[in-house]
Amino acid sequence: MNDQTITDTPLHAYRVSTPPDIDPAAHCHACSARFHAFCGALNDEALIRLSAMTTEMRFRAPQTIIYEDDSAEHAYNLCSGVVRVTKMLPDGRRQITGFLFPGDFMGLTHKDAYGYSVEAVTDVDLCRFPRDRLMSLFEESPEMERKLLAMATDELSSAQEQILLLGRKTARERLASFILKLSRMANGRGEQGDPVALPMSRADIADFLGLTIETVSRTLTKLGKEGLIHLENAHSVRILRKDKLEDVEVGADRDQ
Amino acid sequence: MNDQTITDTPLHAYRVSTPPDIDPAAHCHACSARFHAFCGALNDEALIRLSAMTTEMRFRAPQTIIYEDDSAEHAYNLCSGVVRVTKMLPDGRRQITGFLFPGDFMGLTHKDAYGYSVEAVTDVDLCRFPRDRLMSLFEESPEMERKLLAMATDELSSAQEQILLLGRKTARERLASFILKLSRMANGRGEQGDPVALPMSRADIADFLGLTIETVSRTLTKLGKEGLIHLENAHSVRILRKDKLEDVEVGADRDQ
DNA sequence: CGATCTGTTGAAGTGAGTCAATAGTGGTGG
DNA sequence: CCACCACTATTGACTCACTTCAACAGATCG
Repeated sequence: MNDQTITDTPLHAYRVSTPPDIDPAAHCHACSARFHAFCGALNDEALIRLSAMTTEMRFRAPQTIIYEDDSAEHAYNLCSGVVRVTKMLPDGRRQITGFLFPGDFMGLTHKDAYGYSVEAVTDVDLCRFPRDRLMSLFEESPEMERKLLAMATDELSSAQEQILLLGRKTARERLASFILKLSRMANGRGEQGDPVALPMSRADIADFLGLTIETVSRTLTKLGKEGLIHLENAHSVRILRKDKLEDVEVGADRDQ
Repeated sequence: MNDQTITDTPLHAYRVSTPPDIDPAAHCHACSARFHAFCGALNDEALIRLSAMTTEMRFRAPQTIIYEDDSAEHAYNLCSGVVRVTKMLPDGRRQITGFLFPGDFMGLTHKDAYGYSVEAVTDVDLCRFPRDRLMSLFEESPEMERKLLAMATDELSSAQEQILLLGRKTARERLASFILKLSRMANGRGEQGDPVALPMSRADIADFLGLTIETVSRTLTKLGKEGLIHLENAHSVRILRKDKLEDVEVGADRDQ
C-alpha cells in the first residue's frame, strides 16, 4: 500500500486571491466547508498555525485517499466532494461504514495504522495535516479538541444508527432510511434536500446497506411504483410521500 | 421514562476504609476500574473535584440505567459488572450496539437526549456525574478531554468493526468474531481470556449479532461439534482451536 | 456506432428466520 | 432433599427475504 496513484500536487482551486505569503489563512476564510469543519472552531492565531502545516490536495474519483492498514501519518479534512469509508474482508467482501461530506474529518485514530480505506466517490478537495503536528496544536487550542470530541460523538451516534439498520431493518426499511438520511444531511449542510442527490453507485449503496445491487435496484423500483419516491434518474430521487417514507424507515407501515 | 425502578442509594462497596470527609478521593484510588477509565487520567486535584460531584450507585440485573430519549442529564462510569447498550424500533425489534465493561464511559453526547438505553446485564457498580458539571471540569483538566476523545475514537473503531460484521459476515463468522472479541477484551482488562465468560443471555447475543436466539444456539453447537470450541456451560466457552476460529472470523475457512 | 459500464429485471437457490416441541437450569417451598 | 415452576437454551421442520445467476437495457464515450 502506498500513494503511487495519488495526485499529490497541492491545488488552490478554492483559495482566494490574497497571496498566501501575506495572509496564509486567507483561503481558509474562503473555504465553504469551514463552518462545519473542526478548523471553524479555531481562532485566527491557531488557524495560521494550522495553515502552515496544511497541504491542499485534490483526488479524482475513484482514487484512494487512505489505505486500510497503512501507517496513520496524516489526518484530512474534506473540503468539497464525497468520499466513502470502507472495510474489506480477506475474500473481497466489502462494507462501506460511511459516506463523508464537506467539513468531515478523516484519520482520527490513536493507533499506528488506519482501520479503514477512504476513496473518492466524486472528485474531492481536501486539506492534509501531519497527525503528530496536528495533535501538538491541541495544547494551545483546546477548543479544537472540544470540536473533534463533538464530531467523534456525532459519528458514534451515526454508527449506532447504522448498527441498528444493519442488525434489524429489512431491505425496504434500509433504503427508506438511506434516502431520508441523505436528504437530512443535505439540508444540514444547507443544500437541496428534496431531489436527493445520490452521487454514489448502486454497488456503493449496496455495500453501505449490507445488501446486493440487485436488491437495492428492485427495492428502489418498488418504492417508486408505490409512489413514495420518484427516480428522476439513477442518481437523483424525489421524495413524493415523506410521511409514508418515514413510516417505512422504522417499520411503522408493516401492519397497514 | 424515569428512575422509579432504580436503586438510587449511593453504595460504597469498593470504597476503602478512609472516611470520605478526610480524603474524598480515597475510594477512587482503590477503584479497580480506574486504570481503564477516564478518571485515571486525572491528577489528584481534579480527582477530588470530580469526586465531589460523583454519586456512586448500584443496579441489579436487569435494571435500566439509561432510558433512550430521556433528557441526558448524567454521564456514568462503569466500575464493575457488564451492561448492554440498546436501541429499539417502534415495533419492539431490538439491537444491542455494544456491551460495556469496567472502565467504560456512558452518556457521552452533546444532544439533549440519550440516543440509546443502557441496562444492567449483571449487577453493576457505577459512578454518576451531572453532565454539565463534568463538562466544566474540561476547562481545568484538558487531559480528561484528551482521554475521552481517545475512548470515543476507540469506540468508533469498534462500531465500524461491528458494522462490517452486521453488513457482511455470516452467522458462523459473527459467532467466531464474538467469542474472540470477548476473549481479547477480557485479556485487555487483565482477566482470564480463555474459558471465555458469556455473562449475557442468548437473546442478548442474538440482538448484538443481528441474529435470532435459535441461530446463535445452533451455530455455537455446530462450532462445538467441529471441535473449535467447547461449551462448558451456557455461559462459558473454552477455545479449543484458536487458529481455526480466527480463520472463521474473517471467512478464511470457506474454500478448504 | 460498437464497446464498456452501470443499472434493471427475471428465475431459481439458500442461509437464516419462524413456529413448535423438548430439554436443561435455577429458585422456592413443602 | 426433592418436587414443582418459570425461565433459558437446544433442536427440528418448514418458510421466506434476500442472494445468486443470468439476461437484458440504458447511458457514456471514443
